[in-house]
Amino acid sequence: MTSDTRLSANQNLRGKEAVLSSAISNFYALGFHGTSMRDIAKGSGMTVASIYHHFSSKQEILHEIMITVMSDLMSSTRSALMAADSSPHAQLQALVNSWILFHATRQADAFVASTEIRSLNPSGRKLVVALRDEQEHMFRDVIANGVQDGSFKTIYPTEATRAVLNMGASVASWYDPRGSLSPSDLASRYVELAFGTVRDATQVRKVG
Amino acid sequence: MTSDTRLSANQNLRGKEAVLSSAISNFYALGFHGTSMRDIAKGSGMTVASIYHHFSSKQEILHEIMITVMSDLMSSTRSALMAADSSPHAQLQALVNSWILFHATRQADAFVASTEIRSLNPSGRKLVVALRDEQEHMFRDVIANGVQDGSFKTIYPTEATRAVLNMGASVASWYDPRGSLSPSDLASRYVELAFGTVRDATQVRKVG
DNA sequence: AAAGCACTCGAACGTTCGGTAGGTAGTGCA
DNA sequence: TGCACTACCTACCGAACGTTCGAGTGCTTT
Repeated sequence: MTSDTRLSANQNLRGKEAVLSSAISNFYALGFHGTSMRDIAKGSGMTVASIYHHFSSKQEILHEIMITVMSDLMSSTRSALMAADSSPHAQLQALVNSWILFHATRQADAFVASTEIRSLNPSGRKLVVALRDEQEHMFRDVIANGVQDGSFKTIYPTEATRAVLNMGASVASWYDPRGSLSPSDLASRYVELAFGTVRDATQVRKVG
Repeated sequence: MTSDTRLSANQNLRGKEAVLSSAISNFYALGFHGTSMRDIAKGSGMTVASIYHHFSSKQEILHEIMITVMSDLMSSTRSALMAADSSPHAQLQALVNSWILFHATRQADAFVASTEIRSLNPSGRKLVVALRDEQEHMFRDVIANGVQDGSFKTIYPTEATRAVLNMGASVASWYDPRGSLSPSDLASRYVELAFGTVRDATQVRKVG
């Protein structure tokens, strides 16, 4: 531990990575507009002028963070999906599980990525929104398949998709890693909640 | 329509209400830190100095918005709950229905209230967080009652509560009132989704 | 040894920020 | 008529903002 423990940026990083790490911690706590270049500099152990050697603007820092995080999230969920067997049940389970793991273990990253889209300038926003839509499609397709083959009974697959995505995303804003629930425990609970929204009846024993 | 259609603040309001309306539109679009007093002034049809006749600081504007919106939300859900009959099923239905109606019809208000808690100073935040916790308790109690009397089957009532609250809150960020789904249609779909997360089995006909 | 490059810095730039001082116009009331 | 009060204004303040500049410093390549 260093003597000056400000925010939670990793003080041991150098150069670009130190800037990104500090920026994420600050954006997480104060938001993009609430964070100054001086804040980012302080957390990264360099001066403001030095940051401009690595990035051309504050916007570019945000842009790089957004693209990186959204891409990571996408490839996490995609590889979980490819590792799962082909039943809609197994696929939704894999998707939700990796979705929650990501949001519980990379809270700041995920929170910033979902919150600060509006702070991007139009061109950056277009790119990031496209990534987000692609991500949503991944979930929607699995749920649609499940409805088609009878695995899922929901008559509102669009809303169910959004509900699953959003309840999972919110994990990033309230999950406390010091609590008693590990990320993977939490993930398995959310898998059950997700099955509930698509009315997968696997665990329901009796009906009124 | 006025010639200068900037943002969506109601240009016909006067005084304090004009300020609040402009502030909400701006906070919704740009966030608290992304909005300047000059932005708020422009949308309210007065000068920056005049705003300070009604409010002592930018913080106070945010504070008043947060308290007002959270209180409205609380009293909406509370009166829906009191109008419902005493079964957990009917109570959860009433709660979720009013929750969604609020988030779909007062999107900017609800979005700002849920997003800008971190922009409040510590004393304001404490008050608002207390209101939010009280709101969460309302949902949690209904779900806990349902679990106890056997209406609901979930073994994760805490997570289910949070899921219901968060999936509903997210409505404020994506719902498009110009779309084909009316707020009350949307609300009834979310009622079904909510029952899914607590495993209320009313509509499930068959089990594997 | 020299040149090039990656990286960092202190000091400043012009602009915008939240907020203020002091004034004017209109209203209600003694 | 005169005073108090509300509502708003023009003009301005010091501080903080994102960004730039020119000058190092030290490692590689020639």
